Amino acid sequence: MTNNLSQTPADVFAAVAHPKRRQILDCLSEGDLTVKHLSAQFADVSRPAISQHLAILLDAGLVTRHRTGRENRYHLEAEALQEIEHWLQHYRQFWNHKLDDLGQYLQRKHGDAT
Amino acid sequence: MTNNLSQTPADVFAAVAHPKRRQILDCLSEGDLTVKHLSAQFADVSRPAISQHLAILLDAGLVTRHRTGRENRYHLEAEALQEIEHWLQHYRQFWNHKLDDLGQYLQRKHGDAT
DNA sequence: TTGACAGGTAAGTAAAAACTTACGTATAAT
DNA sequence: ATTATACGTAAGTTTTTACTTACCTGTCAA
Repeated sequence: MTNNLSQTPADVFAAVAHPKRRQILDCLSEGDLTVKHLSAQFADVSRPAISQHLAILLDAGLVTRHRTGRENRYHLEAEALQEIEHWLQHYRQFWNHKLDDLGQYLQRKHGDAT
Repeated sequence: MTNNLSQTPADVFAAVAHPKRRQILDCLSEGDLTVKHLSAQFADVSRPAISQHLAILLDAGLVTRHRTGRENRYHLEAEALQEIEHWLQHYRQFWNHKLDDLGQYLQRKHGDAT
């Protein structure tokens, strides 16, 4: 069940929920890395665990992998994060409103003019 | 353990990972709601389950609750989502770059001028 | 070829999540 | 007062997640 051939990508939100997977993405944002290199970053977890996290990120479309010889380089596919971006879009208005309110409040407080 | 008095808020990413909790947030984005009203939206899950989801959202700072009489109205605190917003910030450059590249490509392709 | 790497994956385990039902407590309505 | 409503929470169960070790295959290097 680690292999997702279905057209519907696994949940990006769930993929990103785990702190270690976010760390992996952070690492990959500085360049492609092999599993070896990645798991070297995480002393507290075994290599297979990293492989499994990568499989989840793969299913979510957040990374791709490219075999070169006996190595497997993982590459960040940041566009997949746009699903989250779009979801957030709906909520942005709320904190923007609050900022507006604050702005107005401050303007009213210290003498305004104009 | 459903009550988080610690200063560090529970993980917003984890809170938002569950589809049902995202649905709850969606509902609340249209106005404050009681547990009753909320759980009416989700026929497939019991009211206590909703209560528990709300507790998680509460711990993550994504909602607040206000008791009025015997009702408990839950209110969206969208600002908490800015943690995700900020995290995304680092990744936005990647898809922006790609868009730039595409732009340049298209410009080079169809005669350019200017 | 033989051996050392790189890394996926299976099988099993432990811990965490997501539910359920049952119950308790505070308010409101009769 | 008594009953009904709104809701949190405890306890127990099932499902899912995260991890481990063990193993297998493909590649490079001697």
